[in-house]
Amino acid sequence: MTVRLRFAPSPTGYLHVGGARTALFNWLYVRRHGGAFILRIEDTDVERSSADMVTGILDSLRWLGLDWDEGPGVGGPHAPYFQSERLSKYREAAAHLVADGHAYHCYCTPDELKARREAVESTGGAWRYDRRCRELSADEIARRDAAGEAHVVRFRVPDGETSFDDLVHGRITVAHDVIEDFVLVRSDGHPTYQLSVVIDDVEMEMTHVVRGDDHISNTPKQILIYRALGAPVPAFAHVPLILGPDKKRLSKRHGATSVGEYEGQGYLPEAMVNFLALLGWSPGSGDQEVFTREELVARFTLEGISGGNAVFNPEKLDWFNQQYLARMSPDAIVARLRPTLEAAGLWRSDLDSARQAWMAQVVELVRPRVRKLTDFIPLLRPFLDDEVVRDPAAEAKYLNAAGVHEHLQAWRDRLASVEPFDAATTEAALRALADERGIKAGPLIHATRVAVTGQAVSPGLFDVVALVGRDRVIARLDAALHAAGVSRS
RNA sequence: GUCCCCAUCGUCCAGCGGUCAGGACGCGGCCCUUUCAAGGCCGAGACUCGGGUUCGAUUCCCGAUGGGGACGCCA
Repeated sequence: MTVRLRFAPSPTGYLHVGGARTALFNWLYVRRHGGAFILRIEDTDVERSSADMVTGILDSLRWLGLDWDEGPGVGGPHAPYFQSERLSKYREAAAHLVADGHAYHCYCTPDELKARREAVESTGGAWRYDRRCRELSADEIARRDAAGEAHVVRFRVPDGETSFDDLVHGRITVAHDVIEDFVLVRSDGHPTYQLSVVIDDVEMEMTHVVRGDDHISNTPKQILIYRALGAPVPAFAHVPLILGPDKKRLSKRHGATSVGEYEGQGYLPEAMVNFLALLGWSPGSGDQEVFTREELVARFTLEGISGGNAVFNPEKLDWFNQQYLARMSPDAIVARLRPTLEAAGLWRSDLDSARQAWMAQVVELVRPRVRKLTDFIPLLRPFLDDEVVRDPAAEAKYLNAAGVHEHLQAWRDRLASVEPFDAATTEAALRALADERGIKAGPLIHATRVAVTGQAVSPGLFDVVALVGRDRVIARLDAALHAAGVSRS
């Protein structure tokens, strides 16, 4: 039997890292076993759902490379894949459950329920629906329906207990007396999550349900529905939640939580996938941490998911991103960088054509100093912009240090004739000049760095000088000397 | 409050009765060095507690404690 798993987000917000990891685990399992990955949009809550959020979630999933075999955009044998377009199925199923005695109409209003709940809780008791409408006579039901009284449909929870073998937690048993007669259909006719999720998972022939830990307590309720329907129960795997540094459920106040934000900050999707895969999951033995997508697919097992919640560690994400950047070809990095450079106004049309080789060298040079794509911007600026803006503090400390101007002027003149103008030769020239003048090379190097890059820190100076090129280096030295009030010799 | 889940370095994991308790991120030091990174080497750092079971428990069982989740006409 081929496995069928699904990711079923509710479009009430962007795809957050927790959802992304759940989707990833589903996807990895499907790709590992050659099954089908279904994407279903759970938008039965009309109030909170929006089409924009659907688009955003789909974009994030695509960015991560988690492609689906059935669902929005690709269709499939069980279309539609939006719950809002499947309402009649739920209504029909609910009617059957009522007819079979597995569910019943409840006429209690929200206000009445609230009052009764508060009364019970004020005495310290635990409230569960008091089943007031559970045994209404057929006559009374007919009368109240005829009178047009609003009602919900509640599931008739039987006595006993329900157990299931969770693929990450093992056997979980829940006594039915802690489960209330939950609502299947709201008074406006819309199904609740409990109903729609089961109906769709049955109809879409899901073999496994891999979802967040927060659904563990829903599972017995849903199994009860499967049984009432006479439908086969899928295997369940509940993956632990992702927490913030304070061990609280990851949320906005912990910083970036949506996949889109990470994309915008310059993270690579492959790094995000690798990081998320290893957050709460382990391939078992071995010290390997960096895995290609194919390796993850080949090694993924649900049993490898740990039972406890995991704290999100942004530093490690950074490290993964750096690892991927280090393994990529400079040309590939330039391609990924293009939108970022364009946004910063630093893209030049010849960077991937006439100056491709040069650009590759520049990227190679700054790469070890970068963790995210956006980190490239300040480092690349001295190479891509003709003018540099000097950092005042760096200027004061190195460029205007005592006695530096005179040496810098001589160095500028020496550079004009150095041949070839490469890192090794310019370095030899600077050191020779320093020797001749009886000074240390350091101050001259630092002053040159500030003049050429505007910054106190940069990659190896002579590599920078060689790649910025003779004309621009000399122009920047002149500009720096001029700004310092040194007249041209 | 009730029910459920979880428990190894600060964090993420390995361990599945006998290990010097291993790796990674982060942190500290050294090397390299013109700065900053990167890289190499070294280091600090954990089995929550109490009972059992056993020749022997980090590992199995029970309890406590701690953390998390769920208790909606949200999903």
